[in-house]
Formats: sequence, structure tokens, C-alpha cells
Amino acid sequence: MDFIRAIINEHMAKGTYQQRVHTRFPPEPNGYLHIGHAKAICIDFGMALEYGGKCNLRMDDTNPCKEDTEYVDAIIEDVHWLGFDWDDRFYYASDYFDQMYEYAEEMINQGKAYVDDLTADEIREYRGTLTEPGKESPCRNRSIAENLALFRRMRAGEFPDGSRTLRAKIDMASPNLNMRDPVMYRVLHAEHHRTGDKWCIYPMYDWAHGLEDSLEGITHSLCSLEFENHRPLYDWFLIQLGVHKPQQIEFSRLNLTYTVMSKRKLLRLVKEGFVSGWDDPRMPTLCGLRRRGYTPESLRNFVAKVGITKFASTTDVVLLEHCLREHLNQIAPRAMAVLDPLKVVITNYPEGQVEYLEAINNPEDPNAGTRQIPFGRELYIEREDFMENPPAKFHRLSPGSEVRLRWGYFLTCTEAVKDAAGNVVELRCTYDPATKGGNAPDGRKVKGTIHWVSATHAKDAEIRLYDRLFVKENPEECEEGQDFTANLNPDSLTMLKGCKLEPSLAEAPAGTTYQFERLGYFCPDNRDSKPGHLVFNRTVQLRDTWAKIAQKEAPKPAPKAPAAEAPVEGVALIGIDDFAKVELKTAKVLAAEVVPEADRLLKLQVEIGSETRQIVAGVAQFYTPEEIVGKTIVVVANLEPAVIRGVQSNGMLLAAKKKRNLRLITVDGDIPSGASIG
RNA sequence: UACCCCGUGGUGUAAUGGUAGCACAACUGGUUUUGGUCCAGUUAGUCUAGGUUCGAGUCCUGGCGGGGUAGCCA
Repeated sequence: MDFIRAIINEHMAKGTYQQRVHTRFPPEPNGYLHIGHAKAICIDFGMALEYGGKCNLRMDDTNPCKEDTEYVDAIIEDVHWLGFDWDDRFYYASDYFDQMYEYAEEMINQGKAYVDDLTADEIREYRGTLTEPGKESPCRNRSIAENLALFRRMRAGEFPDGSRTLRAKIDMASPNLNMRDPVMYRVLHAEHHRTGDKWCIYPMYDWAHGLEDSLEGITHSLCSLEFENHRPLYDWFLIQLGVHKPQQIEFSRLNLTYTVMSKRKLLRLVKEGFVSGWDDPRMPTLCGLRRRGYTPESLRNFVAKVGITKFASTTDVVLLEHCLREHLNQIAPRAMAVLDPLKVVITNYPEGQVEYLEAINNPEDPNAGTRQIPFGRELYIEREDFMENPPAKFHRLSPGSEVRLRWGYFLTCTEAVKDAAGNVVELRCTYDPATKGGNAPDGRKVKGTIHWVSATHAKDAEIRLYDRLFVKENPEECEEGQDFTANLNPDSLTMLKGCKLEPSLAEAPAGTTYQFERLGYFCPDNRDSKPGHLVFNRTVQLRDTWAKIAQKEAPKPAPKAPAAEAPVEGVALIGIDDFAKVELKTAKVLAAEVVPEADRLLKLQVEIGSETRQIVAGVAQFYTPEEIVGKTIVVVANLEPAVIRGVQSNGMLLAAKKKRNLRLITVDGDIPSGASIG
């Protein structure tokens, strides 16, 4: 039970809003919706659905300089795609401009609003600071009649942009800066995308937003945390006017690792050409995710899993990918495709013969049925499914070994044909005709099953492999003088040409995501894929246990017999008195390597003065060995030796950790290693 | 340095004041014609110091830490 439902439940119990739940999703049409909005949409529409209420879609278009109808259409499409509907309750804030103007005059008549002649700079100056109160504008005590006349002349267009504002008369000393006589209207001779040139004054968000909600009879105005400080102001306006007052409830925005979420930054990625557009499949925009092959169901499920809190958190993108795979595994039709083709000739298969093999379309869904796939003498298999000198646990093709061709026959490699440079260019294999369908009558087993495509029937395709857009969990974290674009992942897009697809994929409809067996989920690109020129996007990889095993096996462990295994039990507690005995010294990192079998540990050789020591530290998530070598760091030098994951460690590094990020304490300048600290 | 909000495993989150649970991730093992899926298991947590209480993750006070706020943006 989250705090929003708790509040709604209370209202329901007390009848605060006559058992009504009416929410709204109020985007400003100045950009494309992204997955952060998806959270808000799911909460806004979801709460209404859950309580049998309604949710409006409203364009918050109070700033004509920034908004455009292009965005309106995209927003409508995206919210619908996500799976929500608003019947006929589609509104614009600009629909209420007349009413808002009436309310403004009422505020003036109540003596609670005044026309101010201060410039923008002066207003800022008069507002005071976070720690000092503001001071009142000289215009603050104009008569009601004068304010009314002036305000009408503002509306009539008698004043230039920025020359005058209408301000609420509240409290220039309020600790809440939003209450220091906020601006309600500004003069803006700008054409509005819907009202044209009807208006030359436009309401400010703080004045308009509460009114919009009130006018629509909204009961629960759900929004993000940064509006928390504004709530007293919205309430104040509505109370002065004596109109319906919704309950605003704030929740935290969605943040995701390895991406940026602000409209401004996404716009930069588009404008500066780091991505191909708002719907680039690497973008966290809804149109980008759609093009990538994400399903609305997986997004909704993800939002539900993330939950609702007031804590500013960052969700690991792997949770999103989990939700995606979870759904795709249920619904995605299976197909076979070869990304990096290696020709296989089955020497004992009759030349020119073609047969069709039955394949199950989706083992998770019996209703998905089966299909026939062509098989012949020449096939393509994945280049990485063959190794001439395979390591242990490699269950794929190698000379003399037998594998199963998915839905086909057992296959044995007899020869690897090479070019002059020694590259394998073709495999000669034999098959066992008795194993059709993949089972041997004699009951013999094969460990591996690989995918394949008939060479004569294969369809060529371009396949785009996508990876995270940024190399850092938090792209904002960068060196002085750089910005988030410095953390863009240069390998976020890999284009493969000449990939081979099973023929059924030629008719793959846009909007359907397939599982290419053993590889991942892929969908036709909704922009570039055409009948003669197939283009598929990789939505997400399959979980790859083999990659993990291979990675573990790869680095040859250099076993170092721990000289003196001093038993270390648990963590020694250091009292404040003992802390003074801790010997902190600078140390220069001479060498570093990841500890085999422990991908979080780094084994360092450090120089402390004339002495060289080995220290094991759990910093591999934060530093690569290359990064750390050469740095001068701070170590605790007088610790008992410890054995960490079988490797001796003679000391400890000093580091600072903030949220997810850990930084080692480093020493600049000419301080030699071995120097004492403090 | 003012005001507001927030601190639960690595991450995201549950828990009328009453056994700290779930999911992801990681790690084991099992099943498997996808090294997918599925199944079983392991590791791991209430920021801190006091107070109230029979009993505190929950209530109170202080500290520490994080986020927000000084647009005529939304």
C-alpha cells in the first residue's frame, strides 16, 4: 500500500470527494513523452481505473513560445499506445484562458492581486534569497481600481512584453519562495498554437494549473515531487476563489541507470545528432522504446514494480529489461536468424534436395502453433557457434563434435575450410539422417543445439544491435568541464549487414517483436524496414549464461600462494581510540588486475615508500585496472594481512562512497608514496 | 546558510506499534531440442544517538546523509 492509495482510501472512507476519483495527466506539449512520463501516466490513469473513476488527458499549453501541435499528436499516440484512454475528456489549458482571466479580475477585486511595473530583474532582486526575506514592490499597494484598469490595458495589448505583470499579494517574507507574491500573468505578444493572437497576456503555470484541475473537477492531482513546495500556493489561490479544491499528492520521478531523462538533455541528443531522432531506438522516449520493440504491457508492469514513493531513487535498467523479457518470452514468436553467418555444407546430404521441418512457434504458448522451415545441403550457422579449439564446457560445433541443429538433425563437423589467411570460411559436415527432428533413435545425447538458416532460402537483412546509450550508470557524473555527452557509449549502435533470416521473417509485420532463438528479441524497424530491404532492431538480448561462463574461464588465474594465511574473522571493530592508531599512507598503484572468480575485486600491487604490497579491494565496479594504475591513493597500512577470496591482501584502500558511486581518495601533486597522512 | 520532503539488503520496494517480506541483480544446484524459459536454494537490509512503550523500521527529539526550492518555464 503506497501513500497515494492510502490518502485516496481515506477520502473514500470519509466521502471527501463524494467517493469520486478523478485524475488527469497534464503534459506540456513541448517535447516527446519518455518512460518517466510513462510512470506518471500509469499512476494517473491507473488510479482512476482502480477506483472506478476517470482520468483526463490535458495539454498544459500556457506558454505559446515553447509549445507546438506536433507534440500534441505524438503525446496522444503515445498515451494510447501505452494502453490508456480518456473517452472525450481531452482538454487544453488554453480552453480555460477566458475563465482564468475572470478569476484574475476577481482576485484583483478581492485586493489579492496587483499589477506590478517591476522588471524581471527587479522582481528577482525583490524576491530575496533562500535565507533572506524579500521586500515589497512599490506597486504592491495600488488601488483595486487602478489594478483593474492596468490589468485590462495589459490584456488590450497596450504594454510591451515584460513591462508589467499581475502578481498575487501574499507574503514577501514567506519562507516558501513560491508564496512571495508570485507572478500570475505576463505580457507576451506571441501567437498561441490554438488561440492564435487572441491573447497577449498568458497565465503562469502556478496560477493556471490549480485552476485547470479545479475546473475539471479533479479530485486527486498526482504530480512529481518538485511541485511539493507549490502546493500551498495552489491551495491558496483556490481557497481565495472559493472553488473546488483537489488534493495534490506528489511522488518521486522515475530515474533509470544508463540514461538521461530530462527533456532538455534528450533534446540535445537529438539536436546535436548523437541519436537519429526522438524515436531513435536508444532513446528512453515512448516512441523510441516502441521502435525498439518494447511492449506497452512490459512498460506498465515495470512501472508497477518500481512502485510509488517520495524517495528520489534510481531504478536499475536491468529491471526494465527483465520486465521486457518476461513479457516477450510469453508472446514473442520464435524464429531463426544468423547474425554472423558461417557457411556449412552437409556433404552427405543429397545435392539439390529441400525438405521442410516443423518448428514450434512459441514453446510458452501452445496456441502459437508450428511452422515449416526449409532445410537443405547448405546452411548458415552463427560464426561464434564454431570453434576449432574449443575450451571446456563449449557445447557447440567443433571438429569431430556433434551438435543438434534446432528442429533438424544431428550434425558433425568433419573439416574447417580456411582461406589463405587462416580464417575459417566454410565448414564441411555430415548429418545423421536418423535424427530428423532432433532425436536419435539410439538414445544418444548431444549437449548443444544451435540455430541455422538454409542458405538457399535465407533472406538477407540489416540488423541493428543496440546497447546502453551511456557507459556510466549516472551519465551526469563526469570530469570538470565536460557534460553528460562525454559519457555517451560509442558502441551503443552496431549495424550488421548480410544477416540471414529464415524466410518466414520476410513478412514480419511492424510492431511484432520476435525471438531470434538463442540471440534475443528483434523487431522490424518501423521506419526503415521494407519488403526488399529488411531491417531488424535488437530489442534486448536473451540472458546469456554462456557469456558469463566464458568470461570466467577466460582470464587465466595466476595463483599466488598466500604466504602467511592470517585468519581474519569477521570485521575487526575499531573504537575511536584505536582509530588514532590507524596508519594512513599514500601509495602508488603499480599494477592492477581483476581477481579471477570475483568480478568485484581488484588485486593491486602498490608501492608504499620503498615497499611493494599486494592489496585486494572491492572496487572493480568503479575502476578498471587501467584507470587505477599510476594513481596515488591512500591506504591503511597497518592492518593484519587478510585473505580475500583466496588472495592475500595487506592493507585497505580509503574511498568515499556516495549513492552508487565510489571514488578512491587520491593524492595530487608531488607527494611521494609512503607519506603519512594526518 | 532558510524552508519543504525523504533515508529498509547491491537496486527498486513491502510491513493497523507485534516473527523485517517481495522483486530484480549476484551466486549454487535441478529440468530443458533455445547456454532461453521454468524449478529449488544461498548471500544480503531498517543512517545514527537518545526518548516513549511490555514491545519501535513505524511515534517523539537531536545529529548525519540525500533531494527540492531564489523563471515573466512547466
